Amino acid sequence: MVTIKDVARAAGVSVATVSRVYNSSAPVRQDTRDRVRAVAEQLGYSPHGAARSLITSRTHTLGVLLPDLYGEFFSEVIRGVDGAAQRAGYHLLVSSLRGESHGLEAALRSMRGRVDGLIVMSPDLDAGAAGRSLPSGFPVVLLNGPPSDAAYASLVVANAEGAQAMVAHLAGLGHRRIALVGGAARNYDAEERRRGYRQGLGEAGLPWRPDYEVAGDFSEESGHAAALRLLSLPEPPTAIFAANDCMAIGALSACRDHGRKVPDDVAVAGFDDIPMARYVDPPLTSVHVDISALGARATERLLDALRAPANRDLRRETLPTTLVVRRSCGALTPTPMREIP
Amino acid sequence: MVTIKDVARAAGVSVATVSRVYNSSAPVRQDTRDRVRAVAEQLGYSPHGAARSLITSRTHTLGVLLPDLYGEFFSEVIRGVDGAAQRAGYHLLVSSLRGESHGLEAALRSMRGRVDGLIVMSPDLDAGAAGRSLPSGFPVVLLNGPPSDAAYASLVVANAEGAQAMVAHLAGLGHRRIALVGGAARNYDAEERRRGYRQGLGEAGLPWRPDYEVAGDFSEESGHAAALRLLSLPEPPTAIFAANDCMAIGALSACRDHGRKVPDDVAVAGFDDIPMARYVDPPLTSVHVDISALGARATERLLDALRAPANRDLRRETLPTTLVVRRSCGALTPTPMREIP
DNA sequence: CGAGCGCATGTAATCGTTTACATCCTGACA
DNA sequence: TGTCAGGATGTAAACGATTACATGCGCTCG
Repeated sequence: MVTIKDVARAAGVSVATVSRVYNSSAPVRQDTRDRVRAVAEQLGYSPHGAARSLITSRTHTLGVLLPDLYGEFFSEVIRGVDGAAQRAGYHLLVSSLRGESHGLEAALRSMRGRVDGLIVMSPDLDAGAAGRSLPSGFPVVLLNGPPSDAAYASLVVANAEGAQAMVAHLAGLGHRRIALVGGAARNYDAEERRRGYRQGLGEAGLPWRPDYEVAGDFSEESGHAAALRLLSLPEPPTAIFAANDCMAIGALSACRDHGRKVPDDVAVAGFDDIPMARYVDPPLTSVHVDISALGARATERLLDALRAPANRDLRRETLPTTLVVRRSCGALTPTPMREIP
Repeated sequence: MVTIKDVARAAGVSVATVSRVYNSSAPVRQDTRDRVRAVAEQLGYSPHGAARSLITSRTHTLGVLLPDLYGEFFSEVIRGVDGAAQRAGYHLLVSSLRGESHGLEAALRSMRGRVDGLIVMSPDLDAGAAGRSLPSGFPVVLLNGPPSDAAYASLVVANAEGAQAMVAHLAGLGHRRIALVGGAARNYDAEERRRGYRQGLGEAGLPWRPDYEVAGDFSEESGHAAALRLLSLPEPPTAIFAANDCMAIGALSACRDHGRKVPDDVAVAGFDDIPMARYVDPPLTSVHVDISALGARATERLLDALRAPANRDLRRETLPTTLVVRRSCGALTPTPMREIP
């Protein structure tokens, strides 16, 4: 491996000069600069990241900790983060937790000295304790986490507001029996969406019924099963609102299996508006969340914190959601028109 | 930041002893070992990665270079890689190329000294030149790349064989007018799948027709547009085979828009078998590729190369694909409950 | 013409580890 | 009792960069 010394020797200068050429940290005469560059090029030199970060204590790397790497949601988050990081010349150290509870602490530890800051997505409600394993004052941005006492910058999507808007929309279409397929247990997003659902019912003057709130775990299978249970009730709902799109898609196939037409017999709606949502049949009404923007915004806040460690911005920022109405809720009917009052 | 020195001082030992406790590189008496561990724990010490890798010249990090981070395909690859890497105690430095052609070289350079090895996914046909920017003998595993003269370990999926099997299946169902929606231009996977398609036609004794081969770019939009074009032909195909699932899903919605029933009027099939494939309506017949296994296998080969740099295994390995028949091709008629998962 | 300034460059300390080598100590054995 | 083996520990030199400080040189200006 060719080092800065090799380049210095070959170019007939000192290592300091080579370093200065690469960092523009001090003026270097044009001709020496050219000579160094040429020699470096020819030798195939590029500075050694570890050595660099040892002395500068900057790694130019951001850590990204995700609960899992499954599905479009996470690939979108990473995409957003990667874009913003790349623009700023930062690398990404990605890791998933895969359910290990002590994993968060272990992962945080093993990243020490490897990253300048962290983006942590921990929707798990009791993950707050994890913060202790990183030095206080370490730049961190929390994604979709519960409001914690710990003083971290955090970013959440407007879960409750989105869910509430969806219920209002369904109620506005005349639905009076609106059911919820809930998200994973002990998941902050899931709880907030449920809260929004209940609040929406209240504002529409609809009663909350325990049998209309069934549990899911964000997977298609669970959405399928939950919808089947709802449709088999003595008084089945006329609208099914799933806490994410995967479950909504599961619900759609459950409706088919159960012989119910969507949206004629029953309306279905989801949450997240993943790219696939518009391609299922019927296209899925959902609450749009700009996931990659979420990742990008988190990255920007982290980079801000790195640039100006002094004035730390620890606010909790909420990303708005928007209602996307497609055919699955019956608001827009296909060519054979069928009005809903 | 607490360093090894602080721990050594607080525990009343030398830095060497602390280091030995952490690396088990030499025997340390049980009681000193315990004392060091306790002190370290209490001080919140964990070894500094950069310093460590500077002296050992091992980073315990793998670089993953992907053309883009969009869609389920890439999230699955990363998931597979992450799983295998985590099991071996390795970190992941992920980066996308986002289309910059010189990006590959730049990315490779900027990863020097930060990773022990690389997994590079470069389906671009003329990316072969990139190899020059990394020191020869550097451990690399190529994913889904064209067979290159460069001596790299590589991994591909059985694109041509899968496509051929799909065409054979469709022909076996009686289809004689089978069209292809091709993948992105200058993409190796796309070319191989096209080759398999043509070969399949030949073996089934069907003529190759230029108007039945329309270009796409792997996106839903392009699949939608391509299918519309096919359906508007004077003699439209009875089966549409898209070079990936996203385009197939686009084709499904195009068929709906065009008033053609799938699979009664036209059969549709895809490639990749992404998780969503079984949830669209009708469920999509596809060529199954175990994408996360692809990532995991690539990682294992890379780790092998790291463990035994001497006997380098530079073979080109092909991952088999399997045909997954669902309703969209008409092989399984209505009875909706009876799908192949 | 000499003082002094500032540009270009070199020298060497430093970052936090690992590890070869040196040292010390304890106990077994002749 | 002296020797020696070998386990436990310490000392200090790397690793490859950055950077404060020192140095040398050509100018300008009083």
